[in-house]
Amino acid sequence: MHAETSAAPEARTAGWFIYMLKQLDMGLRPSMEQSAGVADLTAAQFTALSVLAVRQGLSSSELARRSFVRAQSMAETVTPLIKRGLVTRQRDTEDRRSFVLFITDEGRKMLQLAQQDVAGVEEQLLNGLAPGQRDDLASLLRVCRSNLLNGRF
Amino acid sequence: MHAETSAAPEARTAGWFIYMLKQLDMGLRPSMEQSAGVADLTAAQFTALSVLAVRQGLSSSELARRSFVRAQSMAETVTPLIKRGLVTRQRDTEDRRSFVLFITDEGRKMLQLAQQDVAGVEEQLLNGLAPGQRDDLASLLRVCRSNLLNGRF
DNA sequence: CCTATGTCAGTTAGACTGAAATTT
DNA sequence: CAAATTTCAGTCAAACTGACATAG
Repeated sequence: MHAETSAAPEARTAGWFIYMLKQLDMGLRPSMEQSAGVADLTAAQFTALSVLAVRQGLSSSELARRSFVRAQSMAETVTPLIKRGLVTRQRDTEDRRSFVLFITDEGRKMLQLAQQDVAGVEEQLLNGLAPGQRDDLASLLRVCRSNLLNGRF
Repeated sequence: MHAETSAAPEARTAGWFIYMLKQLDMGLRPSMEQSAGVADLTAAQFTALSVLAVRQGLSSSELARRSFVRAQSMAETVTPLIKRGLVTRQRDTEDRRSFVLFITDEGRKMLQLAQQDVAGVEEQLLNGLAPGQRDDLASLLRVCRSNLLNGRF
């Protein structure tokens, strides 16, 4: 790996990686909005629901921190999910300031609906990458995320 | 490379990569806004200026396509740059519908100011990654971008 | 005639800050 | 009393759609 690609595809100026990450995010946005829309979700709602499906019993504030947004922004995202019955909340028994969030069966159904659509988008994104390369990309991205988390929280 | 990481750090559900890219972009946003602000630029303006520094003589529409946004959105980003004299425009001699854009000396000065700041942010993002790993990440991200471009334009 | 560029106008999702009440 | 969670209210950057004139 990392052999000198003789084509010298593009100079990497200061901020190249950040620029590339933004560009990929922008390029994926329309597809993501459409996929989320299949379950009548916004992109942000879909993301929040995805996290709650894996990490049960988070508070809205914790969810916000993991998503790099303020607590107020996450509340705005989660509230419609609660009203639609896709997420329920219960007072935290140990810290009565906060509510813990759980995805409901209906929430899982809607999530699965959107995820089926997203799977195709992601496959297109990763087209041409072998399983090992996808693992590499995953671990590299994990390092980056970890670096950001360390800096901030 | 891509050895089985025995820790099994996190399951990769459908949409994992997309989710990760969004998360990184969100985590970088505050730093980017601050860095761009050093030169009194918005994040979007900084990005547009960065592209124009490398790819001279693009039209606003071309710039929009490369950035995965609509022409109207890019116009909104570029107009303040023209008014501030960081970018100039000339009628395209071959296609008199469009204007070609050029970064000015003042534009380069402002860009460099912001880029110095961004360099530190990117270094933090890539902290712990060896040069070869950065090259790997770069080429993997390039494949992803290429996949998105093929699908759309 | 159909398409592309640029411009004006209005809209939207999704962040943000600020302030207040409650609990730790 | 200082810090964290939630909620209400307002703001903002930055995307979007629609409509139009003009040029290819």
